[in-house]
Amino acid sequence: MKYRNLPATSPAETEILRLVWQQKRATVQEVCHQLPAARKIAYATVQTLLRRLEKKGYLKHDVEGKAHVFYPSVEQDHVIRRSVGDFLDRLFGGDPRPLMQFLAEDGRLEAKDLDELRKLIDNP
Amino acid sequence: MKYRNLPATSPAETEILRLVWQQKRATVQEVCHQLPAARKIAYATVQTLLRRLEKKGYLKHDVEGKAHVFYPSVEQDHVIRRSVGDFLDRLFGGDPRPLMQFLAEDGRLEAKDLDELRKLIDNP
DNA sequence: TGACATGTCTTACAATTGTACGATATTGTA
DNA sequence: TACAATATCGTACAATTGTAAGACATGTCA
Repeated sequence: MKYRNLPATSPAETEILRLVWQQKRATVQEVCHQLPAARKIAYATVQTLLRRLEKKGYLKHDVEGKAHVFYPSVEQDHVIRRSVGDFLDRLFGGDPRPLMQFLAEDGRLEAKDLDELRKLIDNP
Repeated sequence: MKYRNLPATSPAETEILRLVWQQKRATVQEVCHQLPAARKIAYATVQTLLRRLEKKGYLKHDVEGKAHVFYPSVEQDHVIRRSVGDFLDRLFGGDPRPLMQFLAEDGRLEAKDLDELRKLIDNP
């Protein structure tokens, strides 16, 4: 896939897009339910975000009954690659090492995660 | 340090802030010079970004001759922690593992970087 | 078949962001 | 001391973002 000219997703959009990935396909309702309780945000707002994501080319939707069911039209991996790349550029001038280091030292990762990671690294 | 109420930095601001860190202290000029050649952006724009960063509380400045010399007023680590946390929340629902995995598999990291990382993981 | 519940669409709007011009101030130097 | 070079400041402005209310449509069930 080429995915030319995809405008970047805003933070709020990214947050919503992730929830659609998570559920493969989702209505506005379903996305709303998936939001963490702490995240107070109106139904209409989620709707707007989904619409904008579709306009930007990240989602499509089918009509089912009266609801719209949204689903990704761009590979998740592509979006991640781009987002991470962008983030890395801004915060670390593109160098992934400080980010790795930060994650490794931060304590956010459990011991077993580090084991997993070790395997990942050791593999070809 | 507490750093209460620090408004988040925008992407462009983050990019500039990083360059100030890199140089410890820097004038508008110096930041401009530090920008990658590909990044065309007017002196005045950099100035605005620095001004906004100061207003938000991330920078302070001394006056030296006629120039303002900007320097960080918030620990780099704090900013990184916050930015990474934010990014992780949006793109991965807060789970650092997929990001780690992405970085490890992505090929952006060289073999020797992975060695470093291994040491990092193995250490207490 | 009519009302209710549930959806979507249109529209809005303030805040933030990215970008930069032009006016004005400062300073070292001829 | 007047000029050229260099700075900053105030201001601007369009685009994007985050947020949502209200109008209108539609499927469902009594």
